[in-house]
Amino acid sequence: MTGTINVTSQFDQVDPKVDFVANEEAILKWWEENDITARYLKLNDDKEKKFSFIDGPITANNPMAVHHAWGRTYKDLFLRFRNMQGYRQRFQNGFDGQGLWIEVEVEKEKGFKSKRDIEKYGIGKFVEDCKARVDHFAAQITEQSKRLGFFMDWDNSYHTKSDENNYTIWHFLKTCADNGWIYKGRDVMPWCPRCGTGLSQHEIVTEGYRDITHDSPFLKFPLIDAGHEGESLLIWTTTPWTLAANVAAAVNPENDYVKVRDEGAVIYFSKALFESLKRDQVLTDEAKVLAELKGSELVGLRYRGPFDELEAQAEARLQHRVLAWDQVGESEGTGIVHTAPGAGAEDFRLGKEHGLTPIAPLDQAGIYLEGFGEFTGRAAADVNDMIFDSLETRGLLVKVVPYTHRYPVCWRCGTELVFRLVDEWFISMDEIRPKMERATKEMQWYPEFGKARELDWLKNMQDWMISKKRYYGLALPIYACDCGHFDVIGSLEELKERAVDGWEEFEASGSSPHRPWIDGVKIACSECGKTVERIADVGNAWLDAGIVPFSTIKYKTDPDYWNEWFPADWISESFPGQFRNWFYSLIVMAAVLEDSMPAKQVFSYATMRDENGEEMHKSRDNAIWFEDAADRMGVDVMRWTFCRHNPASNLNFGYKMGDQVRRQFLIPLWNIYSFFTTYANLDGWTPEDCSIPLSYGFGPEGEKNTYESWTMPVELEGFSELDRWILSELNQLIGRMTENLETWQLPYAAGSVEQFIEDLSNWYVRRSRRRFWKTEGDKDKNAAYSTLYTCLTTLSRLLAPFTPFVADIMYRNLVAERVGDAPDSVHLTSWPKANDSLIDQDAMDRTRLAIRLASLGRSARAQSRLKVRQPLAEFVVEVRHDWERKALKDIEAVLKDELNVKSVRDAAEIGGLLGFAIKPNLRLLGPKYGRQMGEIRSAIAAADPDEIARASEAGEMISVGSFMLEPDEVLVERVALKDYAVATDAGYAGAVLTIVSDELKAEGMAREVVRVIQNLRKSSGLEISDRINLWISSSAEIEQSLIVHSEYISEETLTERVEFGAAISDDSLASAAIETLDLDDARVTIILEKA
RNA sequence: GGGCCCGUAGCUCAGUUGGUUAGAGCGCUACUCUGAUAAAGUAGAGGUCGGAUGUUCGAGUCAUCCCGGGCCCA
Repeated sequence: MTGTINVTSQFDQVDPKVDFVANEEAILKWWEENDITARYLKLNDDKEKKFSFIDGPITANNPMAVHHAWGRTYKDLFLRFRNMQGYRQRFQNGFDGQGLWIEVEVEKEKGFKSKRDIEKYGIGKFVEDCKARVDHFAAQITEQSKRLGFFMDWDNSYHTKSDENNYTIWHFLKTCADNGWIYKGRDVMPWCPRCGTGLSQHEIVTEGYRDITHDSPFLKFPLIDAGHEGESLLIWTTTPWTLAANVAAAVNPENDYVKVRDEGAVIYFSKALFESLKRDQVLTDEAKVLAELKGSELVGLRYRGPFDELEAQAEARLQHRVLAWDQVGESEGTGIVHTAPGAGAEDFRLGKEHGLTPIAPLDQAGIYLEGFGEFTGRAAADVNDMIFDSLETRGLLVKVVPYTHRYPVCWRCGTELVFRLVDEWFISMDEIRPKMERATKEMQWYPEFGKARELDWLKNMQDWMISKKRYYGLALPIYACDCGHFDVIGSLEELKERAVDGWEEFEASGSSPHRPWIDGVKIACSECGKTVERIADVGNAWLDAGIVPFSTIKYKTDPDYWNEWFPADWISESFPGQFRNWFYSLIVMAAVLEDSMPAKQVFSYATMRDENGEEMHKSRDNAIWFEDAADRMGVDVMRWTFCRHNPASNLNFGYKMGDQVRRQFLIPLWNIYSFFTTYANLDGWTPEDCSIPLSYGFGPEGEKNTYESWTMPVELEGFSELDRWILSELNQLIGRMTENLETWQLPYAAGSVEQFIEDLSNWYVRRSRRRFWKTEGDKDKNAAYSTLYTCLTTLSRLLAPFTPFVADIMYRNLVAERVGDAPDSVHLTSWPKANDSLIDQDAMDRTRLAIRLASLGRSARAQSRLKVRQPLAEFVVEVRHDWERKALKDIEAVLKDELNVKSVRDAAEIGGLLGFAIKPNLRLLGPKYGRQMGEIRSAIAAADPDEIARASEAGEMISVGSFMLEPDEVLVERVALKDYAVATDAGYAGAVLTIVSDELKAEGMAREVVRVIQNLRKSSGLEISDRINLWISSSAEIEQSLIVHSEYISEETLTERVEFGAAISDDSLASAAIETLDLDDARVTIILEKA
């Protein structure tokens, strides 16, 4: 505590016209000056219980956008809540800053086009630039996070690019290697020719596809077996560049195929596709089926490939034949699949089964290698026309059709991927998978379906490709020797021990495990002793993020500390993507290193869209930068918008929504606060006068504080039904919020505050206003102040985790600067605990009923067109339960006042509010009875409507006069009783008697006059406490009515002297305000002056 | 083809072990109230709770199937 708390008796005046953004900036500055964040972080250092949160690192590659603010609001909110509950925490933020996404941005900055540009520039300089970019944006995100009100240990953020993080991954990889789970795989992988690297399954499954139209040729593979001269297979492909690597063709042996003659050629293809090929004009209308056959009959036939003359085809051209493959479909193409085992993933697998030679046509930049004739040296993406021409010349091309399909692209740079046969490093998942499944089941997921999703992904995942042929990232500690053996190094120390060359240079460079410095260190192969270099690859970026539950909490250096904080109690990230990324890598690493779950509870949330439900994209210009939103809508508004939303569904976010939240939540809250301070200051009321003992700090665990153990005085000491009601609601709210936050049910927590503020504003304050206005300072008034003060100060604490700015502004004015021993900031207070003795279910039920009936009463009045100012004789209500009938007595006074009626009656006393009106159904009765209709009409009018209604509804014949009518020959309507205006809702009804007596009318007139005078006072700029004199001039009749109520008028308007009908001097007129009021046909003139 | 989620007012969505006659906000119009009012209140409508069958005294809620949309994966 600072010890310089400025305790003054008056609250600061609260301007009802508030600039929330300016307030936020001011309080940020105050937090800074008073070290509030640091004091908040240390708040529970002395406490036993702890809450372990491990931050999923934010990518430090760009400034924050509003969707980052969404996720960070959740983190801040729940950490604040736990802090207020007295849990010790670490508050460590994390930055993700290694990998291809950083490289791509730096390449863009520098204008690089390919890997060659990077190597020319220098890998060392390039990597330094990448690191610098990360540091730059980490600093910017830190500042922006502070603006969001995110209280973290900002000087202690971790970086995935740190040595600690990278070396801990080494340890993980070494552990995998010790278990025999690391292997080098040769496979056809999706490959980005621009980035020059392969992509893992994780990177490609969703974001990695785009609808693209390709020129797709239909062509012929001529058969060469005896008896098939002049016949061909009809082939279709969407990737023409792979034709040069063709080795085989595949058919489904189970499917039906046809042999067709078309324009002299004889071709084979799938029977099911005959019509669609005609439609696409691949076949002419002349095409004629010669024979039908099973796919199995084609298997084994040999053919001549389209580019057999190429050198690269030397081995393969002898292998060209038709294979059986059950994956071949018959919904598109020709039902015969071109197979290039060196240029397609499935092709590779099929080729392997059949012992085919894979032909790998492309280098790492997507350029044809030697041996491909005229294609050599050209990019795969550029050879289509050459291929089509070549096929055409040789009479093999049938038709080229544009074809649109989902085609994989590089998720970072958008380049169309190719498939390359490459060597990559993998972690074999088979033995890890069961551990991961066990951990996933043990973890608690919010929303719950997260668990099923993660398990689904685990079931389908393949081995994890961890290598990347790039520059800036984890240096994979794999040393592969020509002898076939490879060593994996598990730590810096081990590397030093094993190094046979280059260690000194590496150490001198700072021993950062990054390229190019690490590349100079060589070791001796543990198998053959030969000197071995590190493989050139860097690691997959999700290794970097997945290791943080180990690297950030001293796994290798302080096991006790690590044990204390692992596994995390809670982690939180958005779910699109993270099931196969961060959550996945966390689970892998915890499973491998400790056979444990990484975190006990996983909280996740959906995707942010723009206000129209469109995905946010920088390119589409509908993304919102965080700073713009903070300046324009304010952070509290933004945070409340996030908090009230159901995290499991997508959030359509924008400024309109912000305006709505401000109007419906923040301004009403501010208005209550402003109301309170205004009147408390007028009355000189201070927290010392508060008769409810409040407690803000942390007491001993398990002991009740003064507030919790307070009981409502038996003599009530001025506490009214309203006070007891709102205090009951308040304490119920505390309990609900605590429970909902502990179970991550944010929308319920936020929704219950909104309901409370609505109740407080539109019922408690509205109903209590007169208690604050009156001049005498009695127990009733003090109870009202004490109650409202308790509500506001408690609200400020309940809202502190949600809207930290406005909460602290309220708290500081109401508490910190007025109460000697209270914490300086709401963020240093404890989470409120409920006083259960104040929860009074009956009072809440009664008030709910009063609110509902008052609403019905206003509705009824609206229908009657009688203003609330006009007193009415009675309000009649129909309720549904016995207890409600009994409760009417208790809420009678409230309803009388609220609705301005003289009495409240139970509808049972007058036999119900609604009667039946019976009308003849003319459409049916007319034709049937003709001229007897007149008689029927009068018979119906004379009959008992209730009885007819009952009979009609029961489907019985209805007897009226001498007629027997069918049940549907009458129309039954429900109507209000005569002289009542009725409103109904959910089985409740309320009605006002619309007969206005002369006395009531006179009273209404008096109130009308009071209203005009009040408006006049306000528009004349009078203070609330100024006294006035009045002249009222009107017809004699109205004057008589008003004179009866002159005392009431004077009291309400602080009038010292009132004169009726007096002539008014010009002198008076000059200093007075004047207003006329039209009542019915008469006119009233009112003149006012300050007394 | 499999897994998961969703389908409630024109739009966005609540509806927390099945329980009266299903709600809110936005938008439109009108009215009311106002010495906290950049407010608030009331009304007007507007719904086959995607459809069908079943379980049950009772289904928006549970089960099964179907239709439509989304996500994830083959």
